[in-house]
Amino acid sequence: MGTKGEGNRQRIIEAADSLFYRRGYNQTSFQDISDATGIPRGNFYYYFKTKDDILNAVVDTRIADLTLMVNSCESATSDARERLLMFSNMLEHQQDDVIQSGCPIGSLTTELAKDEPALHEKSRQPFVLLRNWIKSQFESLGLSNAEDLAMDLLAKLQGVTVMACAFKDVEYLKRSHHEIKDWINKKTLN
Amino acid sequence: MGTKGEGNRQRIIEAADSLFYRRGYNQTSFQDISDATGIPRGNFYYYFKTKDDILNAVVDTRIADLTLMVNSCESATSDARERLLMFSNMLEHQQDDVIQSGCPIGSLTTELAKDEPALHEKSRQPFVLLRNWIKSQFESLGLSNAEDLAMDLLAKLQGVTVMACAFKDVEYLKRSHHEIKDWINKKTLN
DNA sequence: GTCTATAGCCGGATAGAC
DNA sequence: GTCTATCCGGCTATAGAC
Repeated sequence: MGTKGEGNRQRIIEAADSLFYRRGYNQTSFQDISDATGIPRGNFYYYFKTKDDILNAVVDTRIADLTLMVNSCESATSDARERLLMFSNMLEHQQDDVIQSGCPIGSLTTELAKDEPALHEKSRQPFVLLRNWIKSQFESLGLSNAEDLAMDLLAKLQGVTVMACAFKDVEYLKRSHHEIKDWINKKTLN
Repeated sequence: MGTKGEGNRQRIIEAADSLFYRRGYNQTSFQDISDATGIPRGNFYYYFKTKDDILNAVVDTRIADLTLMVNSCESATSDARERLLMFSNMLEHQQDDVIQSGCPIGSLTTELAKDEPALHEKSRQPFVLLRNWIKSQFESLGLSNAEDLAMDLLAKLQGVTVMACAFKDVEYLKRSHHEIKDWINKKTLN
């Protein structure tokens, strides 16, 4: 229950979050996290039972961050169309990281699809959150096929991310993000 | 130059191809390939200098297979629209593998984007082949933005693959493939 | 060409001093 | 709570017998 321990726990999660994104889950070792934080390897087991537990904590904080992100869209405007455009704009700010490492959610889910089912299911949770939020935005605009549209939007974002990262093409990424916003407008206007 | 050795070399490549797809490159060990082929681990170094060399050979055979695939589309019809639809149909036949392990090209490229640049560049080559072939199909139909359309088609395919694998949803995958064929028709008719 | 044995390193996880 | 030392196993790669 000490405050000191919780601070270290948070630092481990933040370093693991970044490394899982930039290097992948399986390619990140305890030594890597130790180097990034200055916390000795053996100490990790005071905060987490296994490496899988670190992944669970990382995904939980990603979900918390995404919740803050969509809540800030909710606070900004009552127009669901503007919320979706605002959400897309937020993603555009991560374009340099996307070119280098892909989508944090998509690449982790793709990696862990080849691993144990429990890890894969955990990695899918951020997608579930986003699908439900986007769905509720389309619903509030009176669109009947809101869930299909939510999957379409996520698929568009994932598709351009995979190709932009594969070809290391930031201009393609920018152009495609504009087309996605055009698509949002087309689906939600009138 | 013996014929026996070349047979073993081919068996190693085929087993590695399947394992790199189902488990990932970094998660596939020489022991895994040995178990799958019955060829002892130490023997691999007679055929390949390093594990990276096996990856290079695997990607080369994937490129050869894709070349056969697009050539069979070229042979079947002189209508580029029909060729693109035929290509999409061929991808649909791999839907069960896609749900389990994603796209062989996309998931490998996403994984190796977080690895050494040389491996990532090699893994991108199948995408280059497909982009150029799709581009030439759109060009032969007189479309001026053929390269953009080729990237759009590949992005659509990658996007639905990532989401279908993430959610393990084969019905979504089928529906989305039909929508992609509708899009091809929309872009290429009249 | 084929196979065994093993080097040398690094991984996750543990024990126990402080 | 913090840190060191270490176990045990798996990894790529090599050496060398046959």
